[in-house]
Amino acid sequence: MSATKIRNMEEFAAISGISRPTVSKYFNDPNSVRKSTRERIEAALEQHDYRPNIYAINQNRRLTKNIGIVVPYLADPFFTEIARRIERLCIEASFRPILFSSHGEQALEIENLESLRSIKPAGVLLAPLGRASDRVVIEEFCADVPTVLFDSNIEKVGEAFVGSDNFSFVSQTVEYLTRTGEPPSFFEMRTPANPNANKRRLAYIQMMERLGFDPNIIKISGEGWAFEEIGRRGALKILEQGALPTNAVLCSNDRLAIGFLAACYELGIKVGREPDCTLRVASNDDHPFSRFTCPSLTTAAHDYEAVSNRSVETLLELIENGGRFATRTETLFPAKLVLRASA
Amino acid sequence: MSATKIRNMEEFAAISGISRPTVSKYFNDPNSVRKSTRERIEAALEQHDYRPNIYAINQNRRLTKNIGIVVPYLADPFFTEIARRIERLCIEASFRPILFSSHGEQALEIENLESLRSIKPAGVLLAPLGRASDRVVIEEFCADVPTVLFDSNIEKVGEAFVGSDNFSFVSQTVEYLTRTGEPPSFFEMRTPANPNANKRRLAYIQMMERLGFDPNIIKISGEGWAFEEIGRRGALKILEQGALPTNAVLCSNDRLAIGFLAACYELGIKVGREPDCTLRVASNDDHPFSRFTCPSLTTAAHDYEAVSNRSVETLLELIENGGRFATRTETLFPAKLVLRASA
DNA sequence: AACAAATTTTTACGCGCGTAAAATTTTGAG
DNA sequence: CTCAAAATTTTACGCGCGTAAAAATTTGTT
Repeated sequence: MSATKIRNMEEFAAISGISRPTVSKYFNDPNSVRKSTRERIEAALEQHDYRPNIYAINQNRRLTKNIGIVVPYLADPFFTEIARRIERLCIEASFRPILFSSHGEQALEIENLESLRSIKPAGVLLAPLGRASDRVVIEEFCADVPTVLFDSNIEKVGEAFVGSDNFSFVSQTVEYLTRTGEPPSFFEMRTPANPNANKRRLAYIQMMERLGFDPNIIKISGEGWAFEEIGRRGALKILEQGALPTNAVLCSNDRLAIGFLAACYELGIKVGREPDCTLRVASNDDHPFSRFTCPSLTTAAHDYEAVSNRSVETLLELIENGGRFATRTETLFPAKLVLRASA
Repeated sequence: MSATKIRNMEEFAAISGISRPTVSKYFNDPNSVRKSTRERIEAALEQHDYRPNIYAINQNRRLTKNIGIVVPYLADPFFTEIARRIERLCIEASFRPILFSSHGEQALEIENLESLRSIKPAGVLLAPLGRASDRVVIEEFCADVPTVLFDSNIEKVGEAFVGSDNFSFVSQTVEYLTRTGEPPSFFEMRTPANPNANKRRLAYIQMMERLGFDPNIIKISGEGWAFEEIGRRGALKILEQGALPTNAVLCSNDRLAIGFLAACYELGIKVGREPDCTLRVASNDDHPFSRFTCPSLTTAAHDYEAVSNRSVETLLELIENGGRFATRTETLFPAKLVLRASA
């Protein structure tokens, strides 16, 4: 590329020998101009690498090419992984993804939505905080901005929801534990941050009853998003007072399970399916780190690919469709059981 | 707030009874207008909640209020943690942070820098990929955009660097291991992604020689950013063939150590300082998860707060200073040794 | 009360591009 | 070569706000 620096589209149009409106048309859709014109523009582009001013572009457009992505807690590698996939898919669809994390705080979630409003995005993929969310704020946001919820549902809010089927998670882990040993207790936070936790508890109860066992739920205390530490402390307490009524435990999610396993290790309790083990621990999510726990964690895996693909597909469809769907759809993907050493 | 929707600053100015240029001045700096005027504007603001169009604002401004944050790999909770802190500090300084992850790929790092260019940020905090970075591209970027490097240094690039003092990390872990037992081997990737790894190796060699021991470096193969899996496979290989020459191991970073500990567990090797343990493992970083490994990981901790604070401080100073410093400074913060169960 | 300083208002222009409408050129079919 | 269709160019205006300069007003001081 040459050293000549182009200030605006006017100059670039002059250099490439094409009128500015046609150049403008090219940048909005290269296929909307004649092939010979396109080639001339692209030749000039290689010489001078000009890019239209993004602020000027968006000022006069109803909908920008921005897609907002909001996750509740980016320090959770589950969300990092989903966000990574979603970002890539947006870029491939020639949109500009912008990532926000609410860091577990209601105030930040609200702030993120306000920031998004001012960016005038074509659409938003929102994984809400859950219990900590301000429902009214989110409703108002969704009324103004085409939004697809993912991971964590809020009933009737947003144009669609894409997530995982919690019943599929729990039914598989409960069934597996029961079939290969004894029925598990269910280990969870007393006041879960996320609605998925509630669905998992209900699924556990339903599965246990279906199999003819009494449900046994262990609720531990703790607030916030430091699930590992909450799980560890909760497990230490339960295990130290010998309050565990079963020899198998199903944790509501992998991050709690990571803490649970740490507690077992500290107390010298051997976890796994080997003969010398006294406890089996399974969980749900297939968190990126669950491969490296000690022992490695048996868990029901999210279909990361399906969830992220469908989320983006749905949003693009929504954008195509002018921002509204006739009916709100909820898409749930089943889990895949991943057998490792812990159960 | 009332239902009347304001389209632009003109309308809002009319409603609040103030001229548009004065309103504009208010939004750029509320303290630049008379108190009575400020109060009238803020009263109107509560009634009608108007926000200036962000694209129109930035079109005519030399420097926007945007701050770009680029990290090499957001799935690494170390970077998530740093990013979270930096974001917060930027918001407190009334800037708009925008987070990008290069996901370990050179192409994405370049793309991120291009995106940042088009956003015309006031400044950028960049943690480069390291070995995988295109030095020329980053140099050119830094020449155009006021940039502070953090975490991973590139010599002479950017207006300043803020990071951790690798020698401080390794000297403390080596000294501790040696003092309380035997000198460690050093466990690292053959071709590390990050220049910090090289500094840590050199520090290890230097410390060992200073203490009068022969350095012993174990280099394992593997590419990419899946450090845990690379560490696990490497450790399995070494341990299975009994090629470990010492009873203490210092891992270059915590993510490798997480894999190393997983391998030890799989092989039934007891790690720690208890009498029945045959191996001690320490590491560097204090990764957010190193608290939950089995056994919990003894490690040299980054001063997360100091690094993020100083990074933002330095960038704000740079912005104040018009985007250039007379001399390029490099600030390194020492590590704090965190003793846990693994060594 | 008078006056200089500080602040606000008025007026006016420009940023870089989207986009509509009319005029012109190019393309492709016959 | 002719002509209609398609694509492009010309022309012109607007988006929402920053900002400069000059005029008018308010403020604080003596």
